[in-house]
Amino acid sequence: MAKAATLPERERGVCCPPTIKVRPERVEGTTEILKALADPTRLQMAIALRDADQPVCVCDFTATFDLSQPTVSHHMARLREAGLVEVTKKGIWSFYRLRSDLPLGARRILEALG
Amino acid sequence: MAKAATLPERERGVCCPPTIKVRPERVEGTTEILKALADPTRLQMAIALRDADQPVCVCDFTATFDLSQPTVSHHMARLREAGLVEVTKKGIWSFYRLRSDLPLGARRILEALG
DNA sequence: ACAACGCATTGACGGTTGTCAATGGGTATG
DNA sequence: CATACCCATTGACAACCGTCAATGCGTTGT
Repeated sequence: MAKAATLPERERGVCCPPTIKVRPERVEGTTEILKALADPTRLQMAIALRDADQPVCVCDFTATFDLSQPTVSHHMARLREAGLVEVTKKGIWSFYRLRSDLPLGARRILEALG
Repeated sequence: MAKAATLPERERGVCCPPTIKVRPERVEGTTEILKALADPTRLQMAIALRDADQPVCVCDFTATFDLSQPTVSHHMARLREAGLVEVTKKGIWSFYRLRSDLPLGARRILEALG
């Protein structure tokens, strides 16, 4: 991550396209994860799930954030569609936790947060 | 990041709001960074800048991505407004690089990508 | 002076997003 | 059965986002 202090010498009309080393499919996947986390509510939900030692039920999030229940449910659905969390129903409650088979890339991003 | 396999026992009408340990201001800042990175083009731009050993000029990105020049300029502006990159003008060219005084949180997220 | 280049800004457009009210379905309790 | 609770889905709406065409401005070369 070191940067040269000097600026490159350039010639008019000649550009130097940087090499994109990330595979396109990976770009798309990473973007989806970032979009799922790029919301204050979902970010806090994801961090809470990451740090929780037990699955968290939806009513807890509804009690935590000043949002309507459908909105909380909507955010959980987005985290689920992004492949970040999984849900287990027990009685009336829905318990969420981070997916156990979380890809390494997703795990690294989650651990970089907070 | 370990999860208990068993689900908590719950009682109707009683919720257990998880403790949010992240400071609200930090949530907002992190969200802004994630929103800035949650686009395929900007993600690749940021990774390219992170891995570049020299500042990259805008025309290089314009040549790399199949997007109009205003769109590329717009994306660079968003990365700049998020505090991720800084620009130095030299002659006709604008060279971008990661901000030298990047906060630790932003740096950790960037290094978790790709 | 004039033309060419690099880049930012503006305006406009369709698509996406965050939010809520209303509704419905499933599960436990009286 | 009836009620209360938990949760997901739908529909609607304003706000935001990604993109391009057009324009403007500063710099360089002829």
